[in-house]
Amino acid sequence: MHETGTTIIGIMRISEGVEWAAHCCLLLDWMGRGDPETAEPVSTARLAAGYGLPPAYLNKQLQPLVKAGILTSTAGKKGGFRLAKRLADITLMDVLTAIEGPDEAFQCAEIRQHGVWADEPASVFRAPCAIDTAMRTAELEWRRALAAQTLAAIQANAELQAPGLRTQVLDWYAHPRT
Amino acid sequence: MHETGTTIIGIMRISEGVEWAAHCCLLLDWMGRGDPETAEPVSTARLAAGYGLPPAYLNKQLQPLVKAGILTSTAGKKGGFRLAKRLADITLMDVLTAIEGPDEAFQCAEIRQHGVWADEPASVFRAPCAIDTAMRTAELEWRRALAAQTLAAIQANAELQAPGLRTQVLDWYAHPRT
DNA sequence: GGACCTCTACTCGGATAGGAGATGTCCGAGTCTGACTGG
DNA sequence: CCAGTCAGACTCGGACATCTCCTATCCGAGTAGAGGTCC
Repeated sequence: MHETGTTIIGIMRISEGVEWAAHCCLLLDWMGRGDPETAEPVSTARLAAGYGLPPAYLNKQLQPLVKAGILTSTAGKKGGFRLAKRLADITLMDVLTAIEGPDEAFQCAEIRQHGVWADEPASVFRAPCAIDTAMRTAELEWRRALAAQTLAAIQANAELQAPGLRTQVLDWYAHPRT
Repeated sequence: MHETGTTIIGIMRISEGVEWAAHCCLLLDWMGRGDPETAEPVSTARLAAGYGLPPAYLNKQLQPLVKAGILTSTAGKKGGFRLAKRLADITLMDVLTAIEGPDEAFQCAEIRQHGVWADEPASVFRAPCAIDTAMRTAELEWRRALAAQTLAAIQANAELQAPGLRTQVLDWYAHPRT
């Protein structure tokens, strides 16, 4: 019995920046009392402190959200990030697309066009690769489900499961720091 | 107008090995005439030649499929890979799980437990993170759609779109090589 | 002629390099605040 | 007292390292078959 020392295989992973971004949006909404218009900017330092994250890297992760129109950034002494929309108008799909990019996870390399099939007439390849089609279909379901989840709904669930949390967090931020 | 030279953001990508594996399964079924029992092994060299892929790397990519029970490998002079099941019993989900691993794409790091919420009672975290829940829901839809697609169905679609292809490919493999 | 043995050619399997992308850090451009100065 | 000016400190934004993981290659263990040899 020779236990094979096979290394575990790598997994495709979503960047942790997605999780950070989503949490920050929820926190920004709390700190802005639900109204992006009257909300004051929150600096990366304060956001990062709230989750124990490296401030500079969090700043880097939030930048794509600004470009995507989810957040608004303000420079200067009292600058920081604000929500650009209401939570009800932001979906998980928006956040993921902003950070991971618009491309699909499965990229068909059209390997069928090399090797054996290289001599086939071009008309054969007008129809899309059947594997690619199936993958796209599944991925479309995934994106549809992501687009159906707004951050507002997620926040509602969170507050439902931990009712007093919002107030406590705001208190923590209000008091300078122990 | 100072065109910002921002680098494009990275995208989460599914390993190309998934595409290779799926194509090889379809090809193996063709070469085995649809019956895994009577099928003769096909070496990586022949499979790789069919798609213009690096043989050694393709071999490495197919190994997880053997461990997952999708393929069977035979060593020796007339060795190679055979299908371990019928295409109707293999789903895209099986292939993807075999290569990418069983873990989910979104890994919740529970960042809510650091920073502000560190002092919260542990009972608060019994309920799963709302963001994680939403992500899991969406990913479940994706996996469900993948599991609904059998390789047999995909092969049927491919043959429907290019009726004569199967015979031509088998001919290409039958004749030594020009 | 037939059975056995050896030898070779060929296979997969895993260990080993190389490269791209994600992770993490740092410094500069810009700007808002606040105090200072002059009227 | 008030408006204008200026210095300062703090912000984001992007350029610069580090590190993990995917990509790619190579060599060894093992096997099936062919051929030779002996009975």
